[in-house]
Amino acid sequence: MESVKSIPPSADESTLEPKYSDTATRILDAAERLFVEFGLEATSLRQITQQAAVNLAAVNYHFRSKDALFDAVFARRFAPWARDCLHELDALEARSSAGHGTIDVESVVMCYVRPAFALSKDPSRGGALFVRLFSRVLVENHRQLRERLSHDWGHLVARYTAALGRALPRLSSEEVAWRLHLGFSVMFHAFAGNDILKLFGRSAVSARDPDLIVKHVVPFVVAGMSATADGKPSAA
Amino acid sequence: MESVKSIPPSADESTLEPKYSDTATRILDAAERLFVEFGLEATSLRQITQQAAVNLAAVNYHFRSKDALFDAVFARRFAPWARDCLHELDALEARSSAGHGTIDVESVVMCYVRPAFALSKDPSRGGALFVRLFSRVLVENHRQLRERLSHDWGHLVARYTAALGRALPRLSSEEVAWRLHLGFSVMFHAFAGNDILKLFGRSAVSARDPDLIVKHVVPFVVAGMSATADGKPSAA
DNA sequence: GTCTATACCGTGATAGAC
DNA sequence: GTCTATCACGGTATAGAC
Repeated sequence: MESVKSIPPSADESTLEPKYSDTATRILDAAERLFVEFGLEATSLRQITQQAAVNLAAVNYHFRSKDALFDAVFARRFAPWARDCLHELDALEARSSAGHGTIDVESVVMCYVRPAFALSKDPSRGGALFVRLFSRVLVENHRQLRERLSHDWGHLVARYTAALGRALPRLSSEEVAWRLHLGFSVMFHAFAGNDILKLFGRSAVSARDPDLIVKHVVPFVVAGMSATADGKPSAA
Repeated sequence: MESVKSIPPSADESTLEPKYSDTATRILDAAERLFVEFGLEATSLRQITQQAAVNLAAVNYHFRSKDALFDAVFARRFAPWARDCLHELDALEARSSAGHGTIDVESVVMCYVRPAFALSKDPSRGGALFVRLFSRVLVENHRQLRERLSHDWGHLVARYTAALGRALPRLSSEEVAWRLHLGFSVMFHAFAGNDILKLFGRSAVSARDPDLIVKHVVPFVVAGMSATADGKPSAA
């Protein structure tokens, strides 16, 4: 099994991120803390501006609206993480070309798990709380953010699709798409700490521990993605 | 593979559900339609009471608050569905006792898939929209609803846990708990139509089609739950 | 018990002075 | 760029009619 500890360094962010004024940065920092703790609707602009020690109207000046502020908070954390995913895929394809040209399912899975694990462990980039914020975006259906992700990072999904397709050459492209859809669904919600069973007060897992998540989610997803169509797991 | 079409009839609801006055029922119906279409925060009580043709204050009289109204809307649809799940588990254990006393993983999975599939196909009980509403509850962490689910339906999770434990006798109880956690995560979000890849505009699956969901999610989850700890799928 | 009218305070947004 | 004042709308509480 591949190690989870080899994390490629992320690109230098200072040269790529948009520059914010001091007040805008203070707003972003305060908003991130509060959004992550209380959620989008539950945090008011008055709370944010008070914590940031700026005027209420400054939010609507620097960002256009509360929704746009949320998008800015999100994009600031998402971009460097997505670049980590791209680097993983680059490295995987480089290894594949240098070797026999083959890709196995677990390697593709690790191209997502490694950056997600690293992010969960790094509070300076939002940590696990950012992943939870991400999952809120998924079920609420943020129009602006959807367009941004689609425009800026749509090719990232295409890269994962291509890699998984090479790892599962016997499956049709529709089946590969479903495996990717289902696999990412588990991994994403696992790292987000979304625990349905806990809603019933009966969860027996530590769903927020990144090490345990990796330990259990990787074999589950690899087996699920590698399954044959009749429901029986394929031979290794 | 088991058929998805054999759906046991649900219990007679009229004798078990709490009785609402006419105005309360009208509020519930209008609230359900609007919550499902626009979400919880985006629908105002003034919208609801206008559609229901009742006074604004009637909401606070019959239900205590907007949140409590949401809980009532939710509980009305959830209870009959959860009973279907219980009937599935009862039938599974009856079959097991009549046979060799063994349970296979797919049978446990189908005890969730069949009711979820039936619900997705039945608009009169909320349909797929209710499942999406359920997924909102998961990430938003509704306190009241959490307590209700824990109190009223905690034993349902215990039943699934016991069944899966019998299907996977070689795994530790911690491993069984993780398999259940991850498996339910995929199934739940699959039926809820939550599609992360679609956020990036690159989803190649029809994530809202119940027939396709069943077709692809069952082999995936069965293989994932049956995986060995080292990531290789086990032989059938 | 059931329903209604109305007032209260906090919210996001905006116009215009500085 | 920044701030004050103001707006319409949100959920909620209550007094009182029937």
